[in-house]
Amino acid sequence: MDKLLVPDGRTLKHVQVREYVRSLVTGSAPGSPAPSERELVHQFGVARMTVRQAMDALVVEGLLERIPGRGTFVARPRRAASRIVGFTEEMARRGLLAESVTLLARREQAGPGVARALNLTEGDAVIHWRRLRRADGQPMCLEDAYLNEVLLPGFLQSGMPTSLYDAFEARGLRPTWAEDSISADQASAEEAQHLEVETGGPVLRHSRRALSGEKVVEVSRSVYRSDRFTLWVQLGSD
Amino acid sequence: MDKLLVPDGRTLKHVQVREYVRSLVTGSAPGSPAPSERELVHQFGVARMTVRQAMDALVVEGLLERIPGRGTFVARPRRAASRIVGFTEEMARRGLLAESVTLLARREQAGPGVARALNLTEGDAVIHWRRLRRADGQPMCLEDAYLNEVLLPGFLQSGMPTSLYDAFEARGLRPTWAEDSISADQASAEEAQHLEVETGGPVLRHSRRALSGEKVVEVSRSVYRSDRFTLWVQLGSD
DNA sequence: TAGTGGTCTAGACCACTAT
DNA sequence: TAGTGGTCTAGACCACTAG
Repeated sequence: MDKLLVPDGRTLKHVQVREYVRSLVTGSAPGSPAPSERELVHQFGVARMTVRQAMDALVVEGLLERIPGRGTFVARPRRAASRIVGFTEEMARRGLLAESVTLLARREQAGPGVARALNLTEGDAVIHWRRLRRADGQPMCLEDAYLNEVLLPGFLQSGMPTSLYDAFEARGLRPTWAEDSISADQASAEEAQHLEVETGGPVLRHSRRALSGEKVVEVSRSVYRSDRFTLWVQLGSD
Repeated sequence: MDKLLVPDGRTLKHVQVREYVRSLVTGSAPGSPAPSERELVHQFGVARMTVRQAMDALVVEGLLERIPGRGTFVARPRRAASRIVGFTEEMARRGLLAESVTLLARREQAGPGVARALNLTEGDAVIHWRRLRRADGQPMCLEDAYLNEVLLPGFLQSGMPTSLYDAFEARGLRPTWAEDSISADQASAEEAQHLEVETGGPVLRHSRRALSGEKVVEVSRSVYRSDRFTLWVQLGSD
């Protein structure tokens, strides 16, 4: 819709009107009136259908709400399901500082499970990244991430970022879809050592397959200390 | 948009066109062409803007996709985040039969926590329903649900349903929004007895606050056997 | 009664795609 | 070159809301 079909300097009229109205109403309280359609027709000297096209977009976006016979008003913001975030942002939400210690970061050949999950062929190159993740200095989680090397060229060489999700963002690969599985279990001896808990103590296992559009960008398995971590999920939308 | 502003027998033209096109393309493979706009203009004898209004609705819905210069095509179905379902449907997804034994079902006065979660005042009447939930005959989960009695008049008297979510559905209270928290823990002695596991064994705790529009319809705490249950969540949308 | 959004017309020109 | 969707015009009548 927003693609430039008119590559000259001029801005589409319905876009002008749309952005003008958006600037007027952003920050306004829900229920505040937006300009009427005929008012905008006079202000911009355009046809009413053009104004309606502009307003339609804002209504679909959930910014405005039309009430026949009354007018157009700022809508109550829609609730939206949980955004897909990584450990760093998840901790930041809790007011905690995320830190990581890389335990392993190397190129591997994809095994059958990882290959299927990443939509690759067995033996293809994948990045395996294992980290102990801390929150405010305390061990929180042990994470094994498998990444498609083709999507992250030079990733291992260019120095690892703190936040994998920031790296996705920088490459235009922000996850838009995630399939998570969550279960309770007992810590293995190795997990217990890293997490500084008793072997056999309760842990939360969290697996994720994250996609950006059609591309699988992350397959990971994480194990969290159950005494420090509760997962929050919001589902649905208005 | 679909409200009847024309209460006489006639159907809005853009609705006629929209439903005609919908009937044509439902079942078609993604990428199949839809009729062109000018073709529909001739078929229905309407203005092009009317056809565009019809098609716009289907595009917003995600059923169609426009490609400038080429035409309008059936879109790849959008992925949608997890629907909000209860235990019965959650088990059905796994091919398991859900059964329940009611351990407690009574009217109570809301304590401070439940009152806040249900958007009520402390002391208001709530329904407290505790069930042992089985899947294919095996203990799976122990659930405490708190419900707003005002939204479910006669619920306790009229015989309890198998599925709470079916009861919501029947009253037009299908949950559209859920706030879940998930954690790992160890079974208490009482929980262990009901679930037939060792005291201190690993369990998954799942709390939910479910809303239908603005109304809080359910507040619940469930504890699952970790050896039989893994939670699946899909997040995001195309 | 005046104003609002909802529907609808009968055209027009544009940029883009495919042949 | 023919066809497609994208933009835009300058009106019209309708049902509904509010003063």
